[in-house]
Amino acid sequence: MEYKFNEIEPKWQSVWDKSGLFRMDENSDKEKFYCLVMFPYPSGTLHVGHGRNYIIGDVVARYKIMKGYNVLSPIGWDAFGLPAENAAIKGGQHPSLSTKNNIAIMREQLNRWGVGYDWDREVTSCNEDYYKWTQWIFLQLYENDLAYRKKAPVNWCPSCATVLANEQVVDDVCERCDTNVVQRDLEQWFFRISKYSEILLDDLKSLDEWPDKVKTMQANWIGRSEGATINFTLEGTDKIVKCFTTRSDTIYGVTYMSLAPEHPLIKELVTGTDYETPVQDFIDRIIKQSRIERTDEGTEKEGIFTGKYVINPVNGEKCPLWVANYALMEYGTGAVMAVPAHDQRDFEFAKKYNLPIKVVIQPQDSSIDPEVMKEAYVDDGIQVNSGEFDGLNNRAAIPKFIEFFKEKEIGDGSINYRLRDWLISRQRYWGAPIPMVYCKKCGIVPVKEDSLPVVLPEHVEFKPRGKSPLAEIDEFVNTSCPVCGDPAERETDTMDTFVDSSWYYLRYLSPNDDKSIFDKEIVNKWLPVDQYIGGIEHAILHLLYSRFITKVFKDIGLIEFNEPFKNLFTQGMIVKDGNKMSKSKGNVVSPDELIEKYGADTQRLYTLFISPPQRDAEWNDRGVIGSSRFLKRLWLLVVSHKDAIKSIERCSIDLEKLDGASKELYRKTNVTIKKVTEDIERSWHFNTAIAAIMELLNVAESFAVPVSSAKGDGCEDLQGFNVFRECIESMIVLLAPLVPHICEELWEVTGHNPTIFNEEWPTYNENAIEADEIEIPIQVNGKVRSRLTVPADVSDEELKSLTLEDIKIKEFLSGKEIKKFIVIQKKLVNIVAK
RNA sequence: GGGCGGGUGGUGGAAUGGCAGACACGAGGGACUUAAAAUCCCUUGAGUUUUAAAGCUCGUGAGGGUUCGACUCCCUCCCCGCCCA
Repeated sequence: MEYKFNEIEPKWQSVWDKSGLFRMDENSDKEKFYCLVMFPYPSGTLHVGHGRNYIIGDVVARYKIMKGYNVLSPIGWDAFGLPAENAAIKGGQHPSLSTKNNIAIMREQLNRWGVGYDWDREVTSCNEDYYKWTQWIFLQLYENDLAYRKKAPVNWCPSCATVLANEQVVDDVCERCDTNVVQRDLEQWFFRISKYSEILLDDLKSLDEWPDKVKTMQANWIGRSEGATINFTLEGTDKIVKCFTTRSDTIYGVTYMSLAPEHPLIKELVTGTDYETPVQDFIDRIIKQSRIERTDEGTEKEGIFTGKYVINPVNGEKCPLWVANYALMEYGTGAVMAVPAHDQRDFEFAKKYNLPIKVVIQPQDSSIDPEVMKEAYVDDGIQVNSGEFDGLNNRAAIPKFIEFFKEKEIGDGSINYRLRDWLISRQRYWGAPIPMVYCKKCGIVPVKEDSLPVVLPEHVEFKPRGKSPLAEIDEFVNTSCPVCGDPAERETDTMDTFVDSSWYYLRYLSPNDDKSIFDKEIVNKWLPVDQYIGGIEHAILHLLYSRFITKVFKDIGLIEFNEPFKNLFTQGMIVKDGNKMSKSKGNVVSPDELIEKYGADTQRLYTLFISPPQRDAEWNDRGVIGSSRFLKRLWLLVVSHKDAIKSIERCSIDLEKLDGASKELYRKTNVTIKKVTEDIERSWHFNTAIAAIMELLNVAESFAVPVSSAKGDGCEDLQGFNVFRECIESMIVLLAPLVPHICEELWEVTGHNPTIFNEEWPTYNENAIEADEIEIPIQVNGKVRSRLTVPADVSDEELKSLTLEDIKIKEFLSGKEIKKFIVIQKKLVNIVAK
């Protein structure tokens, strides 16, 4: 009987499909387990690198099914997005058509991998019945003052005449035409995620099963900093310039102030003065530079004087007001109190423009002099030139300064977040239209809930003209005002696809509900997701946006939980020749040929064996051979004993009656069950679990199976055969989540009823795990000099005397004095001698 | 520049204070075969002593430290990757 994977695999795929193995049972009283993989963008064909995500997800789902859980493992498509639209612009198919085709291809690929899902719950974000609810979410946010419109700079490609998303801008140039991207101001829609900064940060603490790395990345992205907002008065006026600082302790060291070039105050200050033209020229030039260029430490600090001064509120000193390239509007208030003595960027700036440097913090055991300083002193020290604060440690002084600002009413403690509001407008076609209407009489008006969805029109001109393609379609744009009924115009921007993906995991619970976004009761029962699996590239945006939407839903009473994903697993990338697999690099490995040549199970096994799944790993085509050989050997061993396995009488195994080889096989079987279970539970270490099963197969193959005599009444042989059978059965069951097709087939071939996924996960016999005799390495001064084979339960004293009797050890110890005798139970002996 | 990973044979990796290199790939040798493929068996970190059996020395990016004992813990430094600036 040959291992015909190309017959076995489709057979079982169809069995699972028909029997509904992955169909979640809403009425089951088993404990629930929600296993979720990040839904894919339907880009066309999947390569083996993508496979890792789905294979891991499938193994987790199958393992949990065997562990007795009621498992939900759904799939869907993040189907709106730029690549499909870009393809259409180049003259390809309409996005809806190419997306549909790609989904069909990918669905088939997932199937061929043997990856199982509850397909009845499939969601597709570009379908009307899905984006209707994406639009509904927009309306909820709008009603709760969490969606608003304002002018904001966007990336603009002058050559393509279009707006680009950040991810389309690579190193400041357009990824399509390599033209330098510029910033343009447009009216845009935002979600007020900044309102949730604090809770998004705080609740990270509750996510103990998330990788620390991801939590750190999110915390850095939110970027909380504690400090103070201080009011500087514009000289000769009562106008106040607020500035945020984390270094209140340096307030006496301020020698100038710099404003971000975008700061709204500047125009007012310079208009009509001699400074107007040069300042405007400077701003025009700087604004063209990218963020990276402006803030890189290597970049030359540049600025220009505005001709105005501000008054330092603590000492009344007059400080010149500058515009500087390194001041950013997004940070704090866009105004920076500059302390050249204690901030490196301010220091460089002051040196360049000959601005004064004033030291207000001195190191403990030395002294710094502004005349000879080569760089800013940024470390801690003792306050000097700081009025009543002199002599204090600067760290200790910070809260005292803030107290002082409050008393004098010149400032207050404040917290600044780096997290900006979420810009969700896209001047693009292939996304969910923003459901808003502009009425001359009523202003900006939301579309009524019962008239959702605002349908994305089918026929458009894709060529970009600087506006959303929707703006060109009169039938779309022209509508009537939902309030007064007068003619009005629709919003023509569509939503960022991160909005689509921020809630899909909720829709899986009631994908066909046309009355509400989801069934509250079921969602509250099934969420949070027990295991979320995906790439580290989504560590910040997708996960943060999903957390935000979850918190909004909680606040508006839609759901009862705080966080969407209880446990997160981020798998590493599979690379080829040191690079990420991509069509442009030409290093893509297709699963199709591999499946044809070796079968899906071989590819699954290799993908899981290649490295611990959270780590990046190098794909090696030759390496697949090893997995293929293993499965063939397993097949051969099982099939060649199938009749005996089916027919020979079963008896319970009595540890006492086992002889050397069968006892060892029994021990190894139990050790393997323990090891595999622990490795899987230990954040999915499939690679070592597989290695353990390979070891077991090696032992099982060399076990002389007592088949013939077992048929008789020789009790010991019967025991031996039962040990062998238990070993085989355990291997098949342990491997089932990893390589499901071959295991189902072998399970059936050996006389069991399908499906193997009805079997319980094996348990091990604790008594069988320990060997009778163990080998103990004996070290002298940390070097192994001999080995002793001793009973496992040997006492320290016995071991000590056995060691001292050992000939080799005696030799090494001759003429030396034993200083110390260390016995580590069941592990090793070390003698320290001189 | 900051944060987080990581650095172990020819390769992927194993070992989280106790025999470094499990398991697998590759390579070399052998068996089977007219031959090839497939399969099976043996060898495989480097150096070195010995006719051999069997040993010895070195070895986990570099250097230092803690410890009876360090891939593992601590300090300093170098290199690679990712994210942020």
